[in-house]
Amino acid sequence: MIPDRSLEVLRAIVQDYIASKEPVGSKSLVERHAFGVSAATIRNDMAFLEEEELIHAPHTSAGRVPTDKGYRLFVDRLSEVKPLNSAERQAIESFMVGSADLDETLGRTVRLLSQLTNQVAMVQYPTLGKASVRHLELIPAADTRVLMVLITNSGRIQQHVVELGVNIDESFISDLRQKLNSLIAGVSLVDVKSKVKSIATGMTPEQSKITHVIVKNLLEQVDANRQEKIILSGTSNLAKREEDFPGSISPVLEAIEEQVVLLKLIGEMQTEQHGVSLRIGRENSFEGLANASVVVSGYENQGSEIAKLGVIGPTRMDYSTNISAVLAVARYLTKTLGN
Amino acid sequence: MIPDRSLEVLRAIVQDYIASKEPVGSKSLVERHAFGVSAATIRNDMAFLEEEELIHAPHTSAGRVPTDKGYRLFVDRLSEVKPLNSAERQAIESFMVGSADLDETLGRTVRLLSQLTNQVAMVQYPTLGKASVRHLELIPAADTRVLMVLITNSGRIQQHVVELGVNIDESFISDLRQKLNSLIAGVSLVDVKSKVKSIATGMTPEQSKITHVIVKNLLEQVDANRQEKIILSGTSNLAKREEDFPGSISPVLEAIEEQVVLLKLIGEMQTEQHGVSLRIGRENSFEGLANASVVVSGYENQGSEIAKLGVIGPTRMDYSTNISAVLAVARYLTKTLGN
DNA sequence: TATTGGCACTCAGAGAGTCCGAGTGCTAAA
DNA sequence: TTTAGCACTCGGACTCTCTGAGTGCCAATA
Repeated sequence: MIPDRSLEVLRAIVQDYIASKEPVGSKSLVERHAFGVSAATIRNDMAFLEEEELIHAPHTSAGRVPTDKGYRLFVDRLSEVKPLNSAERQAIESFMVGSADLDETLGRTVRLLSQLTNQVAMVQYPTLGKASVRHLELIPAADTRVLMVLITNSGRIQQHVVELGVNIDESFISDLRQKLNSLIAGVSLVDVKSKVKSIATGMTPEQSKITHVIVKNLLEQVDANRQEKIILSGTSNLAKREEDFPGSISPVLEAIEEQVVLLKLIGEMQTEQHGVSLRIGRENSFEGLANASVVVSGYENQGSEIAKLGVIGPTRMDYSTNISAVLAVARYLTKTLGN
Repeated sequence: MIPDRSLEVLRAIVQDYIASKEPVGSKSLVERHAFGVSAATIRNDMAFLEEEELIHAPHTSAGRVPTDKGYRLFVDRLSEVKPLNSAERQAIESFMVGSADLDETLGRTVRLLSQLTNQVAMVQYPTLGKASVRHLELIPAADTRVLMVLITNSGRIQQHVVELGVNIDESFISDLRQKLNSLIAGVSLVDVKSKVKSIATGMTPEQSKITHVIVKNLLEQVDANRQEKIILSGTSNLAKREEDFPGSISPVLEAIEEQVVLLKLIGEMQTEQHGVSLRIGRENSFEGLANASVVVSGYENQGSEIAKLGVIGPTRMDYSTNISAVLAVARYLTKTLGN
């Protein structure tokens, strides 16, 4: 267990470091915070925190800097979400009024978020990734063809003619239809692939071949649903904080330039406490983001989360402010979409 | 008039500087190029070039660096367009095969261009300005609705359901379709509005009302075409060339992040010689691009330019290579769109 | 007249040396 | 457990020097 005062010291270190961008030492710490104890005592606490790998000294005679783990502890247990000030609230309000279509709304949102946080902001377009299969229909259409109709719970209907190459055995198609439906009805589109994986076991080679053709087409239909997309704003904020990225900002730019990377990143992040999801430094699975933190929250329509938005910045960011900004913007977007 | 040898010296300076990123001095110049004269003579020439503000010495005892004006003279009179090597040609070919729709094609194009040049690449979406109407279709869809399909010569297809509010008179719709087509087929989108202005003259009030609804929707569709848009790729290449931007890359990032800025920039650039348009350093009207150069070329469909593409990089870029890459990609894109 | 070798001069940048002070860990006393 | 005291460390700032690439100018040369 970590003693209370040590936690306070950690909090103070994180706060001072974020504010000053300088490693913070025991002396300046007692000067700026009323701990009621001497610098030597703080030093003991700091030694302890260092042992716990919550802080780290860049070199022997320097102050301390929080580690990723230290930041993590800080956001999880030490920081309260800072409510937005009135200027910020007003900025949000005035930004969002009069948005017409989805494109425009999301475009405004992402700009708003980047201006509010001075970080790189991202907004994911609502996707069908969250949609699930309502029904799959297979209708024999000609001698060797079936019409496949895929209905999702978002109401989208896709149809596609599948060429089987062999004459249709109607009863088998009917069986297959039932089998497929029992497997994937209600299943999220993303999970369809894994569900139908071993459907062909126990079939004759002939049947197995037909099944594979149909499944292949089904997966193509599902994938067509997955046109995910993320828009960005405030990339130049990265360059302004260049000193916060040891080495270069180039890897970060590379990472965020790749939609695939961002989508994977966002996809991995599930909402945790406070309604946001947070990845700090090396918690990100991408090497290029080793010095970056990502704050993400979901936004909703009709009561269920349809996509996410968030910011990317240096690990040394003001987590309280950014978290509350992301939350607030997500809420406002939800509200706007409701109208 | 500038003597021939001085021009040769300028060319050598530009080439060496691009290659080495170091200010180039008289001695290294005579070593690397066979001028047949001594360093002292070259120094005289350099003094002359400096007087003409074509080169510039960062400080007293340093070599020389080309000025914007120097680069300009270089590209206008001294550089020949370097043909692509076979690897590059092949990259283009393999990149472009199998593009399906416009989005995908342009997306691939912009990536290709950034990879080819190692610069930031941009591709402008075909805009209304240059596009014209190829065909307009009106299809009765339900009792009171028609489906409107607008096809432009840039290959873009838009469809939209129009609610008429009254039951459809199919023969009237058919007449209207013909009338509209004869009015606007081949007409530039910008001119559509004026063309259809008085279409309703001589109609019954009922017909006139329907016509107005349809025309209103048509104009909306036309306007939707006007969403000028530019896509970017390779932003991280900027960070890799950071040392080429005195100060910070931040202003450049800011500039290219703004669609408005880019659109204005591209709009100002009219194709000059070699089929490309070039802005070097402060020739750009945006302060943030003072250390950047822009290479732009138009691409065509049906024989007329429909939009532009290009790259942005440091003024110290390899102009020959970039110009030829931009030209080649523009040509390939034109070709691809032709199919 | 254009070119050249010679020469004195300049100056940014690299390297070496010094110093300072913020910060540390340890110890012994309170 | 806390504190004062103390010796120690070492990055960064600062100064100084040196080097060499590069310059401009001039007088001699082709």
